[in-house]
Amino acid sequence: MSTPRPSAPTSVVVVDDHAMFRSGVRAELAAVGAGVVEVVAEAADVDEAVRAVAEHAPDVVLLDVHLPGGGGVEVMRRDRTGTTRYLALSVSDAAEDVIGTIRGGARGYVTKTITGPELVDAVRRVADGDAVFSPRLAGFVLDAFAGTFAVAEVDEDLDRLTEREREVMRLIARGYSYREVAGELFISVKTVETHMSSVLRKLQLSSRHELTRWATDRRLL
Amino acid sequence: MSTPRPSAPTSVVVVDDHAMFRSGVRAELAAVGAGVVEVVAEAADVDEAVRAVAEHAPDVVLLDVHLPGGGGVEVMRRDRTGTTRYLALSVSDAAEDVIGTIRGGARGYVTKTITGPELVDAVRRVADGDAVFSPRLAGFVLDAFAGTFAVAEVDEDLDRLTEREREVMRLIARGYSYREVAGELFISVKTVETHMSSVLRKLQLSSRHELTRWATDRRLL
DNA sequence: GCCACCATCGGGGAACACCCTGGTCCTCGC
DNA sequence: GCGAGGACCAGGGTGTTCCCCGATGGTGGC
Repeated sequence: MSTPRPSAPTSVVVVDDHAMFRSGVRAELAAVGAGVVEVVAEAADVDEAVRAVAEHAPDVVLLDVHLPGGGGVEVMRRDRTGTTRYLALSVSDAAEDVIGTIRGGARGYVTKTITGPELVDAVRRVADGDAVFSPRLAGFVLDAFAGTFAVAEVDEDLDRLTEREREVMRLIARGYSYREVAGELFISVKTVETHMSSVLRKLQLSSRHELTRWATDRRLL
Repeated sequence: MSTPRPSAPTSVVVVDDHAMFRSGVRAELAAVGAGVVEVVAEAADVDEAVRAVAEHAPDVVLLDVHLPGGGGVEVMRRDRTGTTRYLALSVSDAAEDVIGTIRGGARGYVTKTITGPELVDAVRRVADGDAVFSPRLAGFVLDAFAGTFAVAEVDEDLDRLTEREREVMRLIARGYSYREVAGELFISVKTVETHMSSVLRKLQLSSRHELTRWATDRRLL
């Protein structure tokens, strides 16, 4: 499943604002992951974390999501190593935390209910480039990625368009010219212009380019 | 890591257009996963698959990506069970296949180089709601989600643009008019036209609308 | 019957997008 | 030094976009 690493252990920086939790992680990784993972530094806030990452360029950072100084995302944003991988380690299983952290670049997200052996395994897998999630959280990420939601909130604006206006709007947003739309819908170019005029007015847009962006933002293509 | 399931085995539908491969999967799952996973049906194309899923409402569908009748994505699109989870099983490790399939709603994606025991484990984990990827593929999904990539593979086309052309291109793709680009870059509208002409020629596009789509496809915005 | 709304179509015009030709200035490599 | 190519600019042309004005016919409510 993953390549063995007999020689160099995986270097880890532990970032969390609770000292007690950091020692717990350190102790568990030492007990269970001896020779496999090695904690090279700890950090309690964003600035400390950024410095520690820059200094040690660790294989993996165990990153608390709710962190003083900007949150875990800020640490990833200021990472200039290009090689370090991030595994979020959080008490929160809220969808916005999970998704926000993944968007920020984390390669995995596990909750603090994780056991020592599982954590060692997760660190090793993240270091190998694998993605690791607590079972309950994987769904959030994939659902968000599949764009399964983000549908309900659109209709306030879109509702005000008539059927025909929506057809024209979709084609225009895809990059069709007025003439092409006219050919596609078997109507005259002038009619297309009229519909587009209504669409732009109703959506309070001023050009087809804005319409394109509006539509892509709403995943209507 | 995952909840034990002593009683009901995980029901599986195997979808692949190669009969030989289907029997291979069936044999492996029977040998290694006896009592844990159970193949309840097979299908060789999209229509068969949709019928099989509707009839058996399996826990997991092992889904070939390149499938006659619309591809694996089409099967998921026509799924009305709401409970079945999909694990893509493909020879392809191309980023567009992986990402397209995940966008379509699959909860995992493994290549056909997988071994029997690994497949049983993958099926079980997908049934538990976990996400399963071949190590090499996990990166694609997270990178795409984080918007980090679309850098490596683009350059064949993008490289041929000069620095200045790329600047102009980015602004145009965002919906700026020629005049606005000219103002932004402190050059004349005519120069913008010249650059855009080169951009469209080099990218083999014919209008700014196509350029917008080209750029959004590549996440250059 | 009338009014509101929709789909359809037209003329005309201002601004914009796109293409072509042709030009200057600069840098870089041979 | 000379050709190649990039950044810059211009004139002039064609088609597109977007707006203004107008019109007809259909549908549905009151």
